[in-house]
Order: sequence, then C-alpha cells, then structure tokens
Amino acid sequence: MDELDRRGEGGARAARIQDVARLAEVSTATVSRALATPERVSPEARARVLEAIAKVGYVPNPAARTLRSQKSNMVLVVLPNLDNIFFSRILRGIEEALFEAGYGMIIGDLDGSPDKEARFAAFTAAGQVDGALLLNGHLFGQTRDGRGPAAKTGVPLVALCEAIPGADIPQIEVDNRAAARRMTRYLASLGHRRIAYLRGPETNVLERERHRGYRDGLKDEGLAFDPALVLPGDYSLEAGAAAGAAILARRERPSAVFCSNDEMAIGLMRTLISGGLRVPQDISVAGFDDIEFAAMVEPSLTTIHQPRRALGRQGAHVLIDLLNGREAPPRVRLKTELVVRGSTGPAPRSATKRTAKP
Amino acid sequence: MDELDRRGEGGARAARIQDVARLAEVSTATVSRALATPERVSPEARARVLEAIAKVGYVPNPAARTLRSQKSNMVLVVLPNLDNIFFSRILRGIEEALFEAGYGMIIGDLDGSPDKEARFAAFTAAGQVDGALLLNGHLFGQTRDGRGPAAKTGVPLVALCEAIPGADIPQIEVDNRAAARRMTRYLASLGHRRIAYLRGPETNVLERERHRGYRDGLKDEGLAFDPALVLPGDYSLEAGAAAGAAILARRERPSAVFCSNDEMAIGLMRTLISGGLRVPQDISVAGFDDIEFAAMVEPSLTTIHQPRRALGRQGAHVLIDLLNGREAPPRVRLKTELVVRGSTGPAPRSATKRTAKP
DNA sequence: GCCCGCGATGTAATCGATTACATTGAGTGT
DNA sequence: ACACTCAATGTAATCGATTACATCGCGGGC
Repeated sequence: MDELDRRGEGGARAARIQDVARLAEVSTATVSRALATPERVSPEARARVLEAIAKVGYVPNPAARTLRSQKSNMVLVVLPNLDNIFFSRILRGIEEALFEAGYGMIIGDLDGSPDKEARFAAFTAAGQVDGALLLNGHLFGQTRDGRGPAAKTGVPLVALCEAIPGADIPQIEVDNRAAARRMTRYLASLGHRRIAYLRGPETNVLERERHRGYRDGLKDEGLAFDPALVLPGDYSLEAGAAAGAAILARRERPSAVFCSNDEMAIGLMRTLISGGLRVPQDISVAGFDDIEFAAMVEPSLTTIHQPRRALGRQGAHVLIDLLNGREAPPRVRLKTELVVRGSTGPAPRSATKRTAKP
Repeated sequence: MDELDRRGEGGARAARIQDVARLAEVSTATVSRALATPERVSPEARARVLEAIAKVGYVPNPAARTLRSQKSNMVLVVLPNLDNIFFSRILRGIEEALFEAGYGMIIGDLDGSPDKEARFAAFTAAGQVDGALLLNGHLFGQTRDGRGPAAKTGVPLVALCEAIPGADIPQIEVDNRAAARRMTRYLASLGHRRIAYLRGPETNVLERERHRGYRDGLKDEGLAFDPALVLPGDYSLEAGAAAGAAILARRERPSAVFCSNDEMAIGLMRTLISGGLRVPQDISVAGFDDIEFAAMVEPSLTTIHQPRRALGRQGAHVLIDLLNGREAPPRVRLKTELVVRGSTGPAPRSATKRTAKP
C-alpha cells in the first residue's frame, strides 16, 4: 500500500539497477561492474549498459551502496560557528578538495551547544560519514581542556586550525606562536616599548599559542611582560570596541596593540579613532588572520596572513589519504606571512618618552 | 574475507539492531518500535531495550534506515560561493532550523562550474537528500535566464534569496525592489539629484530587482534615469574600487552612489577617500545587505539591512513543511530595514549647483 | 582428444534497518 | 463459556546495490 501510494503520487519512480539490467539484457552484477570496474566487462556489454543507463536516467542509490560497501563518501566538518567569517574560506578549500575526490560535505555547526556535538559524534559512530574534519579545537565528547575521554568514533579524524592537545590525530595548523612572535618583534622594531595584547578566549588552544608567541617576542626584544597590558577579548568586533574604550580611559596608554584576530583589531581601531586618537601616528594596531576586510578598513590593517584556503585543502587531503589507507603526516604546519599595511607605524616620540622610566 | 579484514582492523564492530535485540531478549521489530513508536511497546520491554542500547552503544545505521524508509533526513544547500560572507549567516539560520527538525545539512558550493551542479543534482535524484534549498538563483540544469528544462529532481525544492523566474517552487526572499526604491528615495530626500548606481552582475535576478527599484525610486522623485550613472560591478570589493577610480576620473561626478551590495560600497568608499574626496561631505555612499563590517568601516555605511538569519530559518522551515507533506506558501517576503549611518549626508551645494542645469 | 585456465557473466547472499502481516494471549460482552 | 477485540510481539519480506562464488564456453598445451 505504502509503496503504491508513493509510486502514484510522485510520478515515475527512480530507476533501479534492475531496470537497467533488464533493458541491457544483462544481470545486475554486470551493470554494477560496468560502472565500478569497466575493464572486467566486455566492450559490447558495457556499451549496452551505458546506453540503458542513459535511457532510463539511472543514478545509483547512495543508501544501498553505503549499506553494502560500508562507505558513505561523505565527510563531516565540525566547526564552532558558521557565522565566523574566518571559516568560510577554509570551508571552501575543504569543499574543493573533497569534491575533487568524490566526497560530499556535511556541515556541523556546533554553535556552542554540547548536545549538538553529541549528535554529530553519532554521525561518525553510525557510519553516516567516512571521516571528519574538526575545526573546533577538541574531540567529540572531550572537555575543553583536552582531558576526559574522547568519544569513540571509529572513523579517521583530522584537526584543523586548532591543535588538539593530547589527541592522536593528524593536525593541520598554522604556526600561531611563531607568527605572533614575529608580529611582536616587528612592532618592537618600530620603536614600541609598551605593546599591549588583546587576547581571545583563554580556553582556546589557538589563543594560547598566540599569547605565548607574544611573550616570546617581548623576551626576544628585552621587553618586560606586563599583565596590565593584556586585555581580555573574545574575537568579536564588540570586544575590540570595548578594549578600545578601556585604552582610551587609561592614563598610560600602550603605543601599540597587537590583537589576536582582525575583527577585534578593527573594532578597536574604530573606537580609538572615534576617541580622537590617530592610527598609526598616536597608536599602532595590528591584527591576526588577514580577513578580507583587513585591507579595506581605514587605515588598512597590518596583520598576519594565514593561508586559509590552503589550510582547508591540506586538511581535506590528509583526511582523504587516511580514508584510502595511506599514511598521513602527524602534523602539517603552514607558513604565515606578515602583511604590513597602514595601521602600524613608528612609536610616537611622546609615548617613548612618557614610558621611558615612569 | 573482506568482512573479516575490516573486523580485525578496526577493533569492535558497530553494534547492530540484532545485538540489541538479543541482549534485551526481544525481536528486532520490538527494538525498532521501542525507538520509533514507544507507545506501542510495553514499558518493561522498552526499558530492557533502552538498557541494552546503552550497554552496547547502539546507533542506528543511517544507510539502512534510508534505504528502507526512503528518507535520508538530509537536506542539500546549494550556493554559488561559500566564500561570500553574505551567505554565512543565512547558512547558520538554515543549519539551526534543520538541526532542530532532525535534519543534517550537506553543502554544495557551486563555485561557478556547471559540472558541480550536475553532481549535486544527482544527489537529489538519487535520494541522497530529502530536499534542497537553492541559494543560487536557478534550478538544476537550467540556464541562467530561467529557460531551458530544469533537471528532474524528485524532491521538494525551495529557493532562497534569489527568486527563480518561472520556477514552480516556493520562494523566500527579501523585497529587493522595494528596498532599493526606498534607498534611492532616501538619497533624493537628502537633496541628491545625480544618484549613481553601482550594479552587480546583470545575469543575477536579485540584481535586476534592485536595479528596478533604483529606477522606481528615481521616477518617484522626478529624476531622469541616466545610463551614464549606472556603473558596472560584480559584487566584489575590487569592483567597488574600480568604480571609485572611474568616478574620480570623471568631470561630472554623482553626488551619491547607491551600491547594490556592501562589499562594493566599501571598496568604493575606500578608493574615493584615498582619492581625496570626503564621505559624506563631498559624496554620499550607500550599500545593500548590512554585512557585519558595514558598521565598522569609517565612515560607517548606510545600507539596507536584510534579516539573513531569519531568511535562512524561514527557508528551512518551508522546506521542512513540504517534506512533511504540509502546505507551504508559494512565496514569503521578508521585510528589510533602511539603516542610516555615517556614509550618507546632504548633497553638497556645489554638486547641486553644478548639476542644476548643465 | 582431453583438460586446464581464464575471461565474461550470472546467481544469490549480504549490508541493517523498517514494517506488513501473523500470532499469541488477556480481557470483555453476552 | 464462547466469540471477539485489541495490545504486544514475532517472523520475514523488503529497500537497492555490491560481490563471493558458481557457471559457461573458448582456446591452448600436452
């Protein structure tokens, strides 16, 4: 009954391998082989099969194929927040590489809720996907600090962007620490002595790396680390604006602010400028990520360029290698680039003087 | 052999419904019913089943379920370009709504290549997904102008953002034409007489609506349409910059430029400012979309706010209704909002004079 | 002339769940 | 006490492809 209803309603039912076999006057096995291993079928049979396929518009049923072969040709991409424009280009890199390899991409936007994570973990456990790319900095079921048991997934995983501490899975990352160090040294080379750091959420692994790099850079340049120069933030434009307000309210201002992402840097700059400061004449501002708009704000933002698309492609390729049983490097580090634009300049004389010895 | 190998390699094999049934001492039918229709199973049996499920960590195999029930609980979202930040918030709205309804989201990034489109069309034809949301302005296999045969997909489709001309599918959209008209009238109300329009790609349906709205607005205000004031563009920052350069090179400049998206407006503003013009004192600039950065550039951008997240949610809900056999409205129009910020102001006197009568 | 090997093809088991239909047994009305 | 209903459960067909194994027939080696 059920069947009949559906058949009646939708018009023609999708063609099955049976239909093709009948039309081509071969068995279903031959049809299957003609598609999967053409060299094992006689040219004549293959031709008849292809013709029949074209005639009835046959498309293999993915569910049946997945069920039998235990391979879904789907990959899950888990990320903390689809809204974060930082991810869009990475996603594109991933999609490109997956598509070329014949895989589809399922998106799991965690949106900060743990129950969503559980359902995405079930995707992998159930064999809904052949593997997963994790852009969220921790494993399924794991606590933020990287301890606690990771859920058993049974499929290959690859971590992107945020290294997952203690996890035994390949990681593709940018050398955040080295990049932050480089930026800090660059600012110091401009004469800045009081270099503030606007940080991201402390629980974030990536953030910790950048923070470490900042302190490395200070040390390299013989500058003392001053906790008062570390400002709290959460990677949002608003956090940048808040930090800007905080700086404006201070008596002793930093002469440069290194923000751990571009969005905060842009929010910060805007607030500082509204508050009457000139960037970079009065204060320098630097970011991290090199998002599209970094070059478009006024002044344009000095920042660290990350090869985001390449990051996505690399991650996907490593996962694909794993899926095909090939060896994969435990860790891939991609190079960043310091992009000097208009938001950074020499330390103002007054600032240098004012902070020479308080 | 194949089976044994796999079993040996990965350790424990995923639990099947059989395993649960054996452990709970019921039949597989009862297990299935305990999950799908609990009220049709005795409380004791249900309890035993749930316990067994927890013990063996059973997760139903989606492929088997899809194969039998002809329902994949997956939805395909087709979009022209993942990179375009305009889509990220819409996607988030879609993901939220789909997740709540128990659907997964597969992303198809067309990236401008027709063969990708064909493969995504196959997804739907093969029953890989239960339905699709199209953000790309045309149906599978259809030519850009909306003619030509659409591929038979066999699943419900919903168009988002860009209405698809002639397609008999529900459309969720923003009233682009009315919004563009409103913006044009707003600019005129500031005294602008020479209002330029920086357009998007002409093949784009959405673009045509905005363009039409612009001309509506001119007409309302008794302003003549001047083809010389329509500048070519493609929605990119670079196109905005190019348009800016073109305007700077002109003798007779417009006193206001209405850009059909924010990215172009931002690129345009930046070039104009670098060229020595003041915004809005010398020239007003307005955008469309209200992307996050619209408020963050200097001066902040006057634009049309689109409820992007709501758009995504609505689209997903309409599709879900269709999937459940409920009626869906053929067309949903969401309201936009004119957001006045710093990039628009009264027409400069000189401009008004200069263009009073050439 | 017989047998072996091998390429081409067919038959049917299999993947794991859903569900139509059958069966059982307890409760109810007369 | 008997027939009937209905809830609970079981049995087995089914979804559509893949693939192990069987079969067939042809050609070559001895």
